[in-house]
Amino acid sequence: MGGSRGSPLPGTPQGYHFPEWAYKTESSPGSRQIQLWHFILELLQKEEFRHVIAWQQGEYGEFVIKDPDEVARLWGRRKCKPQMNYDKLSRPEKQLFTWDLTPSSAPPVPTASSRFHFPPLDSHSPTEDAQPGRFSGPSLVPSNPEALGDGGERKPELPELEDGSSDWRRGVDLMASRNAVGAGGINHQKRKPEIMLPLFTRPGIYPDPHSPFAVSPLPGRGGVLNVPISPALSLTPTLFSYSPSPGLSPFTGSSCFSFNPEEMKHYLHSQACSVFNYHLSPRTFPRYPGLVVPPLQCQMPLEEQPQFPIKLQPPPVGRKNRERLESAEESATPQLASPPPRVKVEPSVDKEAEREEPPAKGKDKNEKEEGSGMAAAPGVGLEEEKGPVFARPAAPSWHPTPPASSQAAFPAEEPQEQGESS
DNA sequence: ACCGGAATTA
DNA sequence: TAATTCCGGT
Repeated sequence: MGGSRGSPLPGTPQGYHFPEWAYKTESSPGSRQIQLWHFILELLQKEEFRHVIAWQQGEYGEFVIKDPDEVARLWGRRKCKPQMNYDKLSRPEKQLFTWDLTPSSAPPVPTASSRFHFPPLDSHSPTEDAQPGRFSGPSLVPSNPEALGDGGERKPELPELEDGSSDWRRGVDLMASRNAVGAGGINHQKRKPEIMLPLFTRPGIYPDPHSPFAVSPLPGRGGVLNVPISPALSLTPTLFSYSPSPGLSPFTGSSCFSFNPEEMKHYLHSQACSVFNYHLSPRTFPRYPGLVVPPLQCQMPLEEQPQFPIKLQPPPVGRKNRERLESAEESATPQLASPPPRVKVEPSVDKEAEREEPPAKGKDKNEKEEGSGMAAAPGVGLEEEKGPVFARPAAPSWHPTPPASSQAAFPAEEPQEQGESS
Protein backbone atom coordinates (compact mmCIF):
# COMPACT_ATOMS: atom_id res chain seq x y z
CA MET A 1 0.00 0.00 0.00
CA GLY A 2 2.24 2.58 -0.82
CA GLY A 3 -0.53 4.58 -2.22
CA SER A 4 -2.46 5.80 0.64
CA ARG A 5 -6.01 6.53 0.07
CA GLY A 6 -6.66 10.05 -0.83
CA SER A 7 -9.45 10.26 1.57
CA PRO A 8 -8.46 12.29 4.49
CA LEU A 9 -10.70 11.99 7.40
CA PRO A 10 -13.00 14.82 7.96
CA GLY A 11 -11.38 17.10 10.28
CA THR A 12 -7.98 15.87 9.59
CA PRO A 13 -5.63 18.64 10.22
CA GLN A 14 -2.96 19.43 7.79
CA GLY A 15 -4.63 17.07 5.48
CA TYR A 16 -2.92 14.11 6.86
CA HIS A 17 -3.80 10.86 5.42
CA PHE A 18 -3.98 8.13 7.89
CA PRO A 19 -3.45 4.55 7.09
CA GLU A 20 -6.24 2.76 5.53
CA TRP A 21 -6.88 0.69 8.54
CA ALA A 22 -7.57 3.79 10.43
CA TYR A 23 -10.48 4.56 8.27
CA LYS A 24 -12.11 1.28 8.13
CA THR A 25 -14.30 0.15 10.85
CA GLU A 26 -13.06 -2.23 13.41
CA SER A 27 -14.46 -4.95 11.42
CA SER A 28 -17.48 -5.54 9.46
CA PRO A 29 -20.28 -6.36 11.76
CA GLY A 30 -20.20 -10.05 11.94
CA SER A 31 -17.98 -10.46 9.05
CA ARG A 32 -14.41 -9.63 9.39
CA GLN A 33 -12.43 -11.06 12.11
CA ILE A 34 -11.03 -9.02 14.78
CA GLN A 35 -8.30 -6.81 13.61
CA LEU A 36 -4.96 -7.07 15.09
CA TRP A 37 -4.81 -3.47 15.97
CA HIS A 38 -8.09 -3.81 17.67
CA PHE A 39 -6.85 -6.68 19.60
CA ILE A 40 -3.93 -4.66 20.69
CA LEU A 41 -6.22 -1.99 21.79
CA GLU A 42 -8.23 -4.44 23.70
CA LEU A 43 -5.26 -5.57 25.57
CA LEU A 44 -4.30 -2.06 26.23
CA GLN A 45 -7.63 -1.43 27.75
CA LYS A 46 -7.34 -4.25 30.14
CA GLU A 47 -5.27 -3.96 33.14
CA GLU A 48 -4.99 -7.63 33.31
CA PHE A 49 -2.52 -7.34 30.55
CA ARG A 50 -0.64 -4.45 31.77
CA HIS A 51 2.23 -6.75 32.21
CA VAL A 52 2.12 -7.74 28.70
CA ILE A 53 1.21 -4.56 27.07
CA ALA A 54 0.34 -1.28 28.57
CA TRP A 55 0.25 2.33 27.90
CA GLN A 56 3.35 4.07 28.66
CA GLN A 57 3.02 6.38 31.44
CA GLY A 58 5.15 9.22 30.40
CA GLU A 59 3.57 9.74 27.11
CA TYR A 60 0.04 9.58 26.25
CA GLY A 61 -0.77 7.38 23.43
CA GLU A 62 2.37 5.52 23.88
CA PHE A 63 2.34 1.96 24.78
CA VAL A 64 4.88 -0.68 25.31
CA ILE A 65 4.78 -4.31 24.63
CA LYS A 66 6.53 -5.82 27.49
CA ASP A 67 5.98 -9.32 26.46
CA PRO A 68 5.84 -9.67 22.78
CA ASP A 69 5.81 -13.34 23.20
CA GLU A 70 2.85 -13.18 25.38
CA VAL A 71 1.04 -10.84 23.16
CA ALA A 72 1.59 -13.18 20.34
CA ARG A 73 0.36 -16.01 22.44
CA LEU A 74 -2.76 -14.21 23.30
CA TRP A 75 -3.27 -13.28 19.76
CA GLY A 76 -2.75 -16.82 18.77
CA ARG A 77 -5.34 -17.90 21.22
CA ARG A 78 -7.71 -15.42 19.92
CA LYS A 79 -7.25 -16.58 16.44
CA CYS A 80 -6.80 -20.13 17.39
CA LYS A 81 -3.40 -20.13 15.94
CA PRO A 82 -1.23 -21.98 18.38
CA GLN A 83 1.72 -21.49 16.24
CA MET A 84 1.44 -17.83 16.39
CA ASN A 85 4.60 -16.14 17.34
CA TYR A 86 5.53 -12.64 17.75
CA ASP A 87 7.38 -12.87 14.58
CA LYS A 88 4.23 -13.70 12.81
CA LEU A 89 2.25 -11.26 14.72
CA SER A 90 4.76 -8.58 14.12
CA ARG A 91 4.40 -8.83 10.42
CA PRO A 92 0.99 -7.34 10.23
CA GLU A 93 1.74 -5.35 13.25
CA LYS A 94 4.56 -3.66 11.60
CA GLN A 95 2.40 -2.70 8.80
CA LEU A 96 -0.21 -1.84 11.21
CA PHE A 97 1.87 0.73 12.83
CA THR A 98 3.19 1.97 9.65
CA TRP A 99 1.86 5.23 8.80
CA ASP A 100 1.66 6.42 5.40
CA LEU A 101 1.07 10.03 5.79
CA THR A 102 0.62 11.80 2.63
CA PRO A 103 3.07 14.51 3.33
CA SER A 104 5.70 11.97 4.01
CA SER A 105 6.90 14.43 6.46
CA ALA A 106 7.24 12.33 9.45
CA PRO A 107 6.70 8.67 9.06
CA PRO A 108 6.61 6.65 12.18
CA VAL A 109 10.04 5.43 12.01
CA PRO A 110 11.14 3.53 14.98
CA THR A 111 14.31 4.50 16.50
CA ALA A 112 17.01 2.15 17.22
CA SER A 113 15.33 1.45 20.44
CA SER A 114 12.54 -0.21 18.73
CA ARG A 115 9.94 2.30 19.27
CA PHE A 116 7.22 3.32 17.07
CA HIS A 117 6.59 6.88 16.85
CA PHE A 118 3.52 8.28 15.44
CA PRO A 119 4.27 11.74 14.46
CA PRO A 120 2.05 14.23 16.01
CA LEU A 121 -0.44 15.73 13.77
CA ASP A 122 1.37 18.87 14.08
CA SER A 123 3.57 18.98 11.14
CA HIS A 124 5.09 22.19 11.99
CA SER A 125 6.84 21.12 15.00
CA PRO A 126 10.31 22.43 14.84
CA THR A 127 11.61 19.42 16.49
CA GLU A 128 9.54 17.08 14.51
CA ASP A 129 10.93 17.93 11.19
CA ALA A 130 14.37 17.65 12.40
CA GLN A 131 14.96 14.70 10.23
CA PRO A 132 12.83 14.06 7.29
CA GLY A 133 12.68 10.53 6.22
CA ARG A 134 13.68 9.32 9.54
CA PHE A 135 11.89 9.55 12.70
CA SER A 136 13.17 12.44 14.54
CA GLY A 137 13.06 11.75 18.13
CA PRO A 138 11.50 14.86 19.38
CA SER A 139 12.10 14.48 22.97
CA LEU A 140 9.99 11.65 23.88
CA VAL A 141 11.64 9.02 21.99
CA PRO A 142 15.23 9.40 22.40
CA SER A 143 17.15 6.52 21.21
CA ASN A 144 17.73 5.35 24.64
CA PRO A 145 16.20 2.05 25.10
CA GLU A 146 17.50 1.83 28.50
CA ALA A 147 15.79 4.96 29.36
CA LEU A 148 12.71 3.03 29.22
CA GLY A 149 12.78 0.87 31.91
CA ASP A 150 14.28 -2.07 30.72
CA GLY A 151 15.61 -1.97 34.13
CA GLY A 152 12.24 -2.57 35.49
CA GLU A 153 11.09 -5.44 33.57
CA ARG A 154 8.94 -7.65 35.48
CA LYS A 155 7.32 -10.56 34.02
CA PRO A 156 4.88 -11.68 36.53
CA GLU A 157 2.47 -14.31 35.99
CA LEU A 158 0.54 -14.21 32.89
CA PRO A 159 -2.73 -12.62 33.29
CA GLU A 160 -4.25 -14.16 30.36
CA LEU A 161 -7.94 -14.46 30.53
CA GLU A 162 -9.26 -11.75 28.51
CA ASP A 163 -11.66 -11.09 25.90
CA GLY A 164 -15.23 -11.93 26.23
CA SER A 165 -14.91 -14.90 24.09
CA SER A 166 -14.05 -16.71 27.19
CA ASP A 167 -12.78 -19.59 25.37
CA TRP A 168 -9.15 -19.36 25.03
CA ARG A 169 -8.72 -18.34 28.59
CA ARG A 170 -8.75 -21.87 29.68
CA GLY A 171 -5.32 -22.35 28.44
CA VAL A 172 -3.52 -20.51 31.03
CA ASP A 173 -0.36 -22.03 30.06
CA LEU A 174 1.34 -18.90 30.98
CA MET A 175 4.90 -18.75 30.63
CA ALA A 176 6.08 -21.25 33.00
CA SER A 177 9.30 -21.19 31.25
CA ARG A 178 9.46 -17.58 32.02
CA ASN A 179 11.55 -18.50 34.90
CA ALA A 180 12.31 -15.97 37.37
CA VAL A 181 10.88 -13.03 36.01
CA GLY A 182 12.38 -10.46 37.90
CA ALA A 183 12.05 -12.05 41.14
CA GLY A 184 15.13 -10.23 42.12
CA GLY A 185 13.60 -7.08 40.95
CA ILE A 186 16.11 -6.84 38.27
CA ASN A 187 15.63 -7.96 34.84
CA HIS A 188 18.07 -10.41 33.65
CA GLN A 189 20.45 -9.19 31.22
CA LYS A 190 18.56 -9.45 28.10
CA ARG A 191 15.00 -10.29 28.28
CA LYS A 192 13.27 -8.60 25.56
CA PRO A 193 13.30 -5.03 24.69
CA GLU A 194 10.07 -3.51 25.39
CA ILE A 195 8.48 -2.19 22.41
CA MET A 196 7.31 1.26 22.63
CA LEU A 197 4.74 2.56 20.37
CA PRO A 198 4.32 6.16 20.93
CA LEU A 199 1.25 7.11 19.11
CA PHE A 200 1.30 10.67 19.96
CA THR A 201 3.93 12.56 21.58
CA ARG A 202 2.63 14.82 24.11
CA PRO A 203 4.93 15.37 27.00
CA GLY A 204 3.14 15.04 30.16
CA ILE A 205 0.14 17.15 30.03
CA TYR A 206 -2.32 14.50 30.77
CA PRO A 207 -2.77 13.44 34.28
CA ASP A 208 -3.57 9.93 33.57
CA PRO A 209 -1.22 8.36 31.17
CA HIS A 210 -2.67 5.00 30.92
CA SER A 211 -5.04 4.81 28.21
CA PRO A 212 -6.55 7.18 25.82
CA PHE A 213 -9.76 6.15 27.29
CA ALA A 214 -8.75 6.91 30.71
CA VAL A 215 -9.66 10.42 30.31
CA SER A 216 -10.44 12.38 33.25
CA PRO A 217 -13.79 13.94 33.33
CA LEU A 218 -12.24 17.16 34.00
CA PRO A 219 -12.28 19.40 31.06
CA GLY A 220 -9.04 20.26 29.51
CA ARG A 221 -8.32 23.71 28.64
CA GLY A 222 -10.88 25.97 27.28
CA GLY A 223 -13.60 23.63 28.28
CA VAL A 224 -12.55 21.05 25.84
CA LEU A 225 -11.32 17.70 26.72
CA ASN A 226 -7.77 17.06 26.11
CA VAL A 227 -8.10 13.57 25.14
CA PRO A 228 -5.23 12.26 23.27
CA ILE A 229 -6.26 9.28 21.39
CA SER A 230 -4.31 6.93 19.38
CA PRO A 231 -4.82 7.30 15.73
CA ALA A 232 -6.50 4.04 15.51
CA LEU A 233 -8.96 4.87 18.11
CA SER A 234 -9.64 8.35 17.23
CA LEU A 235 -10.00 7.56 13.65
CA THR A 236 -12.06 4.56 13.97
CA PRO A 237 -15.40 5.30 12.52
CA THR A 238 -17.00 2.37 14.14
CA LEU A 239 -20.52 1.48 13.44
CA PHE A 240 -21.62 4.95 13.49
CA SER A 241 -19.05 5.89 11.06
CA TYR A 242 -18.35 8.60 13.38
CA SER A 243 -14.92 9.92 13.22
CA PRO A 244 -13.97 12.21 15.95
CA SER A 245 -12.29 15.16 14.58
CA PRO A 246 -9.54 16.06 16.82
CA GLY A 247 -8.74 19.60 16.35
CA LEU A 248 -5.38 20.85 17.05
CA SER A 249 -5.28 23.61 19.41
CA PRO A 250 -3.79 26.53 17.64
CA PHE A 251 -2.74 27.92 20.91
CA THR A 252 -0.75 25.11 22.12
CA GLY A 253 1.24 24.99 19.01
CA SER A 254 1.73 21.40 19.78
CA SER A 255 -0.05 18.29 18.98
CA CYS A 256 -2.79 18.71 21.39
CA PHE A 257 -6.10 17.33 20.47
CA SER A 258 -9.20 18.83 21.66
CA PHE A 259 -12.39 16.98 21.52
CA ASN A 260 -15.68 18.41 22.25
CA PRO A 261 -17.35 16.69 25.10
CA GLU A 262 -20.20 15.97 22.88
CA GLU A 263 -18.12 14.42 20.26
CA MET A 264 -16.27 12.51 22.80
CA LYS A 265 -19.44 11.15 24.08
CA HIS A 266 -20.37 9.98 20.72
CA TYR A 267 -17.03 8.52 20.25
CA LEU A 268 -17.15 6.65 23.45
CA HIS A 269 -20.42 5.32 22.50
CA SER A 270 -18.93 3.94 19.43
CA GLN A 271 -16.28 2.41 21.50
CA ALA A 272 -18.93 0.80 23.52
CA CYS A 273 -20.10 -0.87 20.43
CA SER A 274 -16.67 -2.12 19.88
CA VAL A 275 -16.62 -3.53 23.28
CA PHE A 276 -19.69 -5.43 22.58
CA ASN A 277 -18.53 -6.49 19.25
CA TYR A 278 -15.54 -8.05 20.69
CA HIS A 279 -17.18 -9.31 23.75
CA LEU A 280 -15.19 -7.16 25.93
CA SER A 281 -16.18 -6.80 29.42
CA PRO A 282 -17.86 -3.55 30.04
CA ARG A 283 -15.49 -2.99 32.75
CA THR A 284 -12.95 -2.26 30.20
CA PHE A 285 -15.09 0.41 28.90
CA PRO A 286 -14.16 3.70 30.22
CA ARG A 287 -16.65 5.60 32.12
CA TYR A 288 -17.46 8.90 31.03
CA PRO A 289 -19.54 11.43 32.82
CA GLY A 290 -22.81 11.74 31.18
CA LEU A 291 -22.03 8.97 28.87
CA VAL A 292 -24.87 6.66 28.41
CA VAL A 293 -24.51 3.51 26.57
CA PRO A 294 -27.80 2.74 25.04
CA PRO A 295 -28.59 -0.75 23.96
CA LEU A 296 -26.24 -1.36 21.22
CA GLN A 297 -27.64 -3.04 18.27
CA CYS A 298 -24.30 -4.45 17.55
CA GLN A 299 -24.61 -7.12 20.08
CA MET A 300 -23.79 -10.51 18.88
CA PRO A 301 -23.92 -13.99 20.21
CA LEU A 302 -21.27 -14.30 22.75
CA GLU A 303 -20.88 -17.90 22.31
CA GLU A 304 -19.78 -17.30 18.88
CA GLN A 305 -16.32 -18.48 19.48
CA PRO A 306 -15.51 -22.11 19.58
CA GLN A 307 -15.18 -23.59 22.95
CA PHE A 308 -12.16 -25.50 22.03
CA PRO A 309 -10.25 -23.62 19.55
CA ILE A 310 -7.67 -26.21 19.57
CA LYS A 311 -7.08 -26.78 16.04
CA LEU A 312 -4.47 -29.10 14.87
CA GLN A 313 -2.96 -27.65 11.89
CA PRO A 314 -1.49 -29.82 9.26
CA PRO A 315 2.19 -29.95 9.03
CA PRO A 316 3.85 -27.07 7.47
CA VAL A 317 3.73 -28.80 4.22
CA GLY A 318 6.53 -26.58 3.31
CA ARG A 319 4.23 -24.29 1.55
CA LYS A 320 3.32 -24.66 -1.97
CA ASN A 321 6.86 -24.29 -2.95
CA ARG A 322 7.77 -20.99 -3.98
CA GLU A 323 9.23 -22.52 -6.99
CA ARG A 324 6.20 -21.76 -8.96
CA LEU A 325 6.96 -21.38 -12.55
CA GLU A 326 9.59 -19.02 -11.75
CA SER A 327 11.20 -18.92 -15.08
CA ALA A 328 12.45 -15.65 -16.19
CA GLU A 329 9.18 -13.91 -16.04
CA GLU A 330 9.60 -12.58 -12.61
CA SER A 331 12.07 -10.09 -13.77
CA ALA A 332 9.22 -7.71 -13.97
CA THR A 333 7.92 -6.64 -10.66
CA PRO A 334 4.25 -6.05 -10.65
CA GLN A 335 4.36 -3.68 -7.84
CA LEU A 336 6.13 -0.63 -8.68
CA ALA A 337 7.02 2.26 -6.66
CA SER A 338 5.69 0.86 -3.53
CA PRO A 339 7.11 2.76 -0.69
CA PRO A 340 8.37 0.25 1.73
CA PRO A 341 7.21 0.42 5.25
CA ARG A 342 9.26 2.65 7.31
CA VAL A 343 8.55 1.16 10.60
CA LYS A 344 10.52 -1.53 12.17
CA VAL A 345 9.83 -3.58 15.11
CA GLU A 346 12.45 -4.47 17.45
CA PRO A 347 11.12 -6.66 20.04
CA SER A 348 11.34 -10.03 19.35
CA VAL A 349 11.54 -12.73 21.45
CA ASP A 350 11.13 -16.03 20.63
CA LYS A 351 11.67 -17.79 23.60
CA GLU A 352 10.16 -21.09 23.22
CA ALA A 353 7.63 -22.46 21.01
CA GLU A 354 5.61 -24.01 23.58
CA ARG A 355 2.37 -25.37 22.56
CA GLU A 356 -0.88 -23.90 23.23
CA GLU A 357 -3.20 -25.19 25.72
CA PRO A 358 -4.71 -28.32 24.56
CA PRO A 359 -7.73 -29.23 26.57
CA ALA A 360 -6.40 -32.59 27.25
CA LYS A 361 -3.29 -31.17 28.60
CA GLY A 362 -2.83 -32.33 32.08
CA LYS A 363 -0.16 -29.90 32.74
CA ASP A 364 -0.92 -27.62 35.46
CA LYS A 365 -0.80 -24.14 34.57
CA ASN A 366 1.22 -21.80 36.53
CA GLU A 367 -0.49 -19.73 38.92
CA LYS A 368 -1.92 -16.70 37.51
CA GLU A 369 -2.73 -13.60 39.25
CA GLU A 370 -6.31 -14.02 38.57
CA GLY A 371 -5.92 -17.40 39.93
CA SER A 372 -9.09 -19.03 40.68
CA GLY A 373 -11.26 -16.07 40.81
CA MET A 374 -12.65 -16.47 37.44
CA ALA A 375 -14.87 -19.07 36.10
CA ALA A 376 -18.39 -18.65 36.83
CA ALA A 377 -20.02 -15.43 36.06
CA PRO A 378 -21.47 -16.58 32.84
CA GLY A 379 -22.82 -13.21 32.35
CA VAL A 380 -20.51 -12.47 29.66
CA GLY A 381 -20.20 -8.86 29.69
CA LEU A 382 -22.59 -8.01 32.34
CA GLU A 383 -20.02 -6.77 34.60
CA GLU A 384 -20.32 -3.19 35.05
CA GLU A 385 -19.41 -1.32 38.10
CA LYS A 386 -15.84 -1.04 38.74
CA GLY A 387 -15.13 2.50 39.14
CA PRO A 388 -11.49 2.54 38.70
CA VAL A 389 -11.27 0.87 35.48
CA PHE A 390 -8.10 2.49 34.64
CA ALA A 391 -7.72 4.10 37.84
CA ARG A 392 -4.41 2.89 38.76
CA PRO A 393 -2.23 4.42 41.32
CA ALA A 394 0.15 4.82 38.60
CA ALA A 395 3.35 5.40 40.16
CA PRO A 396 5.29 8.13 38.59
CA SER A 397 7.68 5.67 37.35
CA TRP A 398 6.49 2.33 36.41
CA HIS A 399 9.75 0.77 35.64
CA PRO A 400 10.96 0.43 39.13
CA THR A 401 7.89 -1.40 39.95
CA PRO A 402 8.57 -4.23 42.25
CA PRO A 403 8.08 -7.47 40.53
CA ALA A 404 5.97 -9.32 42.90
CA SER A 405 4.50 -6.37 44.59
CA SER A 406 2.95 -5.07 41.50
CA GLN A 407 0.96 -8.16 41.25
CA ALA A 408 -0.53 -7.90 44.58
CA ALA A 409 -1.08 -4.30 44.13
CA PHE A 410 -3.70 -4.98 41.63
CA PRO A 411 -6.59 -6.95 42.78
CA ALA A 412 -7.12 -9.53 40.26
CA GLU A 413 -10.64 -9.92 40.78
CA GLU A 414 -11.89 -9.70 37.37
CA PRO A 415 -14.34 -12.44 36.84
CA GLN A 416 -14.93 -11.16 33.48
CA GLU A 417 -14.27 -14.37 31.81
CA GLN A 418 -16.31 -17.25 32.78
CA GLY A 419 -14.66 -20.54 32.63
CA GLU A 420 -17.40 -21.86 30.54
CA SER A 421 -17.16 -25.40 31.39
CA SER A 422 -18.76 -27.59 28.97
C1' DA B 1 18.22 -12.56 16.33
C1' DC B 2 15.87 -9.26 13.83
C1' DC B 3 13.87 -7.44 9.72
C1' DG B 4 11.42 -7.70 5.72
C1' DG B 5 9.31 -9.61 1.44
C1' DA B 6 6.26 -12.48 -0.47
C1' DA B 7 3.09 -16.40 -1.19
C1' DT B 8 -0.79 -18.52 0.84
C1' DT B 9 -4.96 -18.59 3.26
C1' DA B 10 -9.33 -17.50 5.84
C1' DT C 1 -8.47 -7.37 3.05
C1' DA C 2 -6.05 -8.77 6.56
C1' DA C 3 -3.69 -12.38 8.55
C1' DT C 4 -0.65 -16.32 8.57
C1' DT C 5 3.23 -18.51 7.20
C1' DC C 6 7.62 -19.27 5.01
C1' DC C 7 11.94 -17.83 3.83
C1' DG C 8 15.96 -15.08 2.87
C1' DG C 9 18.94 -11.22 4.09
C1' DT C 10 21.41 -8.56 7.42
